[in-house]
Amino acid sequence: MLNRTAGQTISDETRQRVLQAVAELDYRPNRAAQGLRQGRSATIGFVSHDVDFGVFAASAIKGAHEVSVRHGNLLLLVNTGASKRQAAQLVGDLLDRQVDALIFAASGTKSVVLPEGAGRVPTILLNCFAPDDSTPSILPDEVRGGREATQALLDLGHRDIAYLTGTVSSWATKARLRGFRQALRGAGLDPRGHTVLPGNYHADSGYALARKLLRRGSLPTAIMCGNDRMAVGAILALLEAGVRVPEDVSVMGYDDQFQLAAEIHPALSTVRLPYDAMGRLAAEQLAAGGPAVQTGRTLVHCPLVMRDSTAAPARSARSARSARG
Amino acid sequence: MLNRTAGQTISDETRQRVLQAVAELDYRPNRAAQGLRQGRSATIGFVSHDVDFGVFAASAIKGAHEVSVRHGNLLLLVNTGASKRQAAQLVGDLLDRQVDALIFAASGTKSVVLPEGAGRVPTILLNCFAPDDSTPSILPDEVRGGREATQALLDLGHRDIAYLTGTVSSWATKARLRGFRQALRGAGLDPRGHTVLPGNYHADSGYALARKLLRRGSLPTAIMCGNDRMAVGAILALLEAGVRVPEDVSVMGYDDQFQLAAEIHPALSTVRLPYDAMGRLAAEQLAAGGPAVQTGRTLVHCPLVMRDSTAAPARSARSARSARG
DNA sequence: CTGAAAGCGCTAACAT
DNA sequence: ATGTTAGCGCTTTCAG
Repeated sequence: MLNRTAGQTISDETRQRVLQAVAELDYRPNRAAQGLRQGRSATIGFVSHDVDFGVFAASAIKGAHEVSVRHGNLLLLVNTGASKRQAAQLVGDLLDRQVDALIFAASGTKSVVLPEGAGRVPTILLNCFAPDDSTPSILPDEVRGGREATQALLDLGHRDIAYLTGTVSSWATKARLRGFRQALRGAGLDPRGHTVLPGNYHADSGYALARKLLRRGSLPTAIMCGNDRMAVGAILALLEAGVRVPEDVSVMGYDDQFQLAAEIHPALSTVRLPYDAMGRLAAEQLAAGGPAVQTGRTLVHCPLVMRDSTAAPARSARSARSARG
Repeated sequence: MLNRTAGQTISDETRQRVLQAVAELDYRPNRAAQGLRQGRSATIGFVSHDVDFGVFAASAIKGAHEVSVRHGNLLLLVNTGASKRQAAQLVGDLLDRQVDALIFAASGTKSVVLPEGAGRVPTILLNCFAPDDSTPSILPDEVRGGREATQALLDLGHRDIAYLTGTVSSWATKARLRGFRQALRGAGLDPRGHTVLPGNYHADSGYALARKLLRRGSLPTAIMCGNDRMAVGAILALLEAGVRVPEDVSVMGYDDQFQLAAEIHPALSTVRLPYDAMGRLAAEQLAAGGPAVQTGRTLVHCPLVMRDSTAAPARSARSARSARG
């Protein structure tokens, strides 16, 4: 009666009596028992497959949590420390606790093989994908992100853009770099004429790479960075050398990192990695009864966020002209 | 038998048969049913009482998760968005799911009143405390942290130290400031002679405050910041003005923020906010059967981490002398 | 030492 | 319209 089964009737009087008793005893149904009976726990397993969950796992969790709660589900959280063995173990623990579904998230987009048994409940991969795409996955559209960031710089009038990349072996780096080259080519420029320096996503690699650029004598008018942390590192190096951002050179980040990109001076122009939206999407599909139709990869747009670290190039007469025109 | 009840005996032959069946059917006990029967779910509720969980909640969760798993428990995670109503609701949801214990965590140390019902299971407050200290809580020792950071600067030879604070109304800010003044007084200095500028923990407030310092004409030899983000903001302002860190002025952060403090250039000297250790401690106490003996507040040490953003002051003859002596 | 049975708290199906 | 019952998967107790 408390669950209002359809097609059931009950007299008003009885209902009142029950409701009053509920209030008086302050009765709360035992959801474990309920779950046992109904075969669903109203609980979703969230696996963070990473050494430690950083800012990104946190946003994804927040997004997933938000919509899960709205659907009456709670998140059973687990962190694998990026270990395959731990992943298998913990997914088992989750399954034993009868989770209704699984979100398997990695930070640092990559290919993962799901621990066996995971297939026994609806599963969605977040920021990672199965080698054969047999499990539906949600991924950021990094190629487009890289392209649009580059395009924004191009539109500002920049023609000489350097790219300080993140870890080159990573999926995200490759994708963003591809977008970079696409945009360049689209503007009739030869990507090979543009400096690409390999970094590793850490702030200090942005610093080191920017110094390398500085040492060469001639700076590009704009610098794309593997992520916001590298952008901060690069800005530090630039400032230290007396180079102004964005007056002398524009800097573009990536991630729109929480409590960093918007707060730094100058506020970073960047591309937003929509982990919260991705988490929300995953939880939504799961709440709608599993990733029914969903197969393969779902690409989520990474919106460009223009702030103060980018501007039209000032030095080159040519770009200044085209910026004005 | 699978649980090896003490005082039970079983024949070797039967044991083998059972074990084999388990292996063949790849049987996994249903922990929901187990929990129903035994009255414990092997699940701990983790409440993040904050708008969104940032880096700190993440470390606390990681720490708590780590030791929980070691004890066979999993974390049921919930985020209240800092809303009292949501907190009450979600704690209810957690309790309905029969969590064995509760960790109630806030980022931004503050006083909280626990939603009623929370008292029905062992509960520990993380980074927050009850107004009357009726619930045991785990807090960072901010006074000591502020004091030791200041002392480190003093030991380096600094005598003119400015403090760019975090949000002044916050518990942490007040505590760190108290430590700052204690250290100053301990060195025979008058705190009133030292500049204290109120900020808000955001990177841009560090930037703005440092500029204010710059505009005054005479810089202190060292700057303490409310946190690492403010320190980064301050460094940005300093560099922009041609002031070198740490050659011209030392900068001290607070938090030892993941992927920031150690990676920035210069690497930040700071005080580590041990959220992971605090999470571990909470989970440990809970696993040991509730915060039995534990009452009132447990203060966790915030270790000083000296890196490259601090050095002996160079300009003042007096401080240079005492540094050498 | 092994097997059977009761019951954790709940809900769905069925009698009344 | 209300009351009763069986059983979700497990553990504990009690007979055999």
